[in-house]
Amino acid sequence: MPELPEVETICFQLNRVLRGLKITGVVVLSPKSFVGEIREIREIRGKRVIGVERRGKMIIIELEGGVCLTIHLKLTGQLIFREKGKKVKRIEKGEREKKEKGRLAGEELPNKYTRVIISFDNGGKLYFNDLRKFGWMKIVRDLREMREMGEMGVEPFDKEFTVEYLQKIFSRTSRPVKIVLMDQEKIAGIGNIYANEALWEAGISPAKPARRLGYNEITILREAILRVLRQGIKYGGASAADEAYVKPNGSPGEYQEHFLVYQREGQPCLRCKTLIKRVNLGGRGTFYCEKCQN
DNA sequence: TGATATGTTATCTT
DNA sequence: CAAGATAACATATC
Repeated sequence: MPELPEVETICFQLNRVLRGLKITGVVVLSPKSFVGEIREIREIRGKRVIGVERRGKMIIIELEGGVCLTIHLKLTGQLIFREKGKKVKRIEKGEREKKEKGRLAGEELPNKYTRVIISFDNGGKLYFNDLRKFGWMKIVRDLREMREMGEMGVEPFDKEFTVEYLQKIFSRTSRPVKIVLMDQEKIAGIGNIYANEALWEAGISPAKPARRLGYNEITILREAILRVLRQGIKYGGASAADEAYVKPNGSPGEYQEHFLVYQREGQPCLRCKTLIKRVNLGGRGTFYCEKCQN
């Protein structure tokens, strides 16, 4: 489930390997994963990569002439870049396979979840893998025309992400604060992991109606959000249990080793030792400490 | 085998 | 009508 820190990590790595390369070919193995007509591929073939950027959880590969290849990984999407002729490490049965279970580090590509392959003029290939096919890739001539872009909320690292902004969006609803944090039309990029983490950090109950949060609580929550997102980026994102996320070089992130509450059900709270609870909020697994989150 | 998990969008309800 | 709730999507895992 790539969220802001995971997507940021992916963009950072893709920028290093793709910038300046020319697209030589695109192969769509799963039409569902490529939105639009296959013939639109000619709009990007032969174009060089200017850069790769992120908006919310969306990845934007900007090409010459202002054309963009936009990608949303949704739940199980991966973007893996392989240089030409790079030897593939075979996974031996046993330990290694167990350790990398569900991940693709060292695996041969394409595999059965590869949906689109993009080739570049240096012989490298970018593989878009997506087990559940919820993710998509599409060619966009003008980002402003993209509905998904227009509906996207404030970026947590932008200057508009102020206590006053949060106060404004919280005051209008009594939905649980966690649901509001994950609402992409309000704040872009926060998903289940970082919403859980930030609320624990801030000592606020995920179920608390948003409009009940006071100014001080909102200030603390805002700082907690920024802190956990920065931590996520610092550790290259979270490759939690049962998650597909890996970096473009195929290696997993490390933030899962620093989880404060996420997936810590039944384990002692890191602050007060009370056992962490798990409930279902808005259809999403929600982890919290009932003693120190109110 | 059937429930569960998961982000976003479509669709139904209030 | 709009906000909110819920179903749908795909498929591996338990």
